Amino acid sequence: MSMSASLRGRTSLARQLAEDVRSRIMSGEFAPGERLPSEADLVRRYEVSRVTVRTALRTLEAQGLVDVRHGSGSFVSDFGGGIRAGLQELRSISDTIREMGHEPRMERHASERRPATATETAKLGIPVGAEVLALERMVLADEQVVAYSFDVVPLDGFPVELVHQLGAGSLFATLAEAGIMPSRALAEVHAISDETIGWGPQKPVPGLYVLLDQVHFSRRGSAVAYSRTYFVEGRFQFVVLRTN
Amino acid sequence: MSMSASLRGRTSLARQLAEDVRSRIMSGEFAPGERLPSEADLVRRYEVSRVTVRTALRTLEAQGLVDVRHGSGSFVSDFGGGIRAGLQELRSISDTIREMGHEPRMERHASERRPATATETAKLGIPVGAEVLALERMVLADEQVVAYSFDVVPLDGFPVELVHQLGAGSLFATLAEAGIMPSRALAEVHAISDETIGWGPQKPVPGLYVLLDQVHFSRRGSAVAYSRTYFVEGRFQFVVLRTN
DNA sequence: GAGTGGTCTAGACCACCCT
DNA sequence: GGGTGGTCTAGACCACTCA
Repeated sequence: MSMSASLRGRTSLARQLAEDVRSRIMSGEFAPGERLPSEADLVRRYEVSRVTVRTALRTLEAQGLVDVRHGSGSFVSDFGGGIRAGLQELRSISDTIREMGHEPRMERHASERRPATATETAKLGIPVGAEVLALERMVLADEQVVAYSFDVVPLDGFPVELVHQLGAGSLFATLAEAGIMPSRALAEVHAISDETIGWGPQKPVPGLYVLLDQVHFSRRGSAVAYSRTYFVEGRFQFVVLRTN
Repeated sequence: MSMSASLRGRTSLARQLAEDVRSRIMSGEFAPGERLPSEADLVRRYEVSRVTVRTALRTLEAQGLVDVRHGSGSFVSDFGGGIRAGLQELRSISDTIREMGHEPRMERHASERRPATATETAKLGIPVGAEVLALERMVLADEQVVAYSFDVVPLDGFPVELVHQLGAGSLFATLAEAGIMPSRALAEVHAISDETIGWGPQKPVPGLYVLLDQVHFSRRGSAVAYSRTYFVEGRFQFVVLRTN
């Protein structure tokens, strides 16, 4: 397909196409409300099959970026310039922030090796007392706090030389390096009001958060991490396409 | 395809297949943890293409019923069976409550015909000043408040004889009767702390809610309702399967 | 009626898991 | 190596929207 070489790799054509269209939307090449090229056009332009085009459009639709209308075309959704993430799409927070045109940064606040708690053994399906690495991190976009994250990674079988790197940057990136890329996560969504969560000069007042309480699984079905991420209400926009 | 005639109709083959497999899972024909027939098997059994089979499997996976593993097969999820309100699954609140084994009840608090506000015209894509029916309702499960819902339905083209019925029971049911069954909704998820939301003797203190701010669309892509539903934190469990 | 998205097919090749 | 899912193609027909 005729897009920049940097996009090539082992990511699927559909994903590459979605990324490309998304970046064009972000850059303003396709403005909100505007109609995107038809599926047939996209087939010709990118030299892919229509199935691939449709897969990409469905991804963008699930992210709330485009609105596909039968018989009319696909239109760029009008959304507030905030960070908009499709809830059902699993990706690193860093990547999501970067894709929305902001600069992500992770700041590690605490890091501790300790036995897993009862909750953690249950969520992760590991033996009682198994060793885990517990992290407390702050997530920033353009130096503004967008979330506080509390992550727990089982250390059994985890490469020793990579342990210190956990939480230094993107957790996903380190997990991927260790060969256990999360491919699925089961998340619970909660509203939390708690002044004791968070830290730093930008600590939000009042402490109102959308909590994603989630267990990450590898492709083989084993739990690789348990995360509680508190997203500062209003700074991160979660959208879900619900269908029946 | 070779399934019961009652399933035939205007629903897609993929949906019929998904429904069929789901009912077999529910009936216990396929037990949790068990492997489903391979995609190739399903292609032969149901006499459909592999794309159709895969579409159906992806639907079941998104509902958390099936776990598809590359190279191994598709397995019936064993974390299922419990109480789960899949966020990406669009259904009426009443049905969801009933499926969770509780008795739903809707109590209409207010109902007003009025011109749409600026926000509503934008969300619903209707002309400025178009008439809408605005509802304020309380959602109960076993007589306990689980949510407060603020719904707006455009009245242009809506059957006059059904207007009074809107909000009396399930909104979905009335919309379906009017021939405009919501098939998709784009929802934003927020955490809200607001003491002024809600009413009645059970009004929660403090007022902490998970807000689903959503626009419902018909199959044809026209907006049929705009809802802001405030779910009392802790009483309704939202789960999302996230994949990449 | 022309153009758009919605669905479906048959076939191909690749990546992964297991034994 | 054999079976399984992951991705992709080219082509077909249908349903819907809009001028």
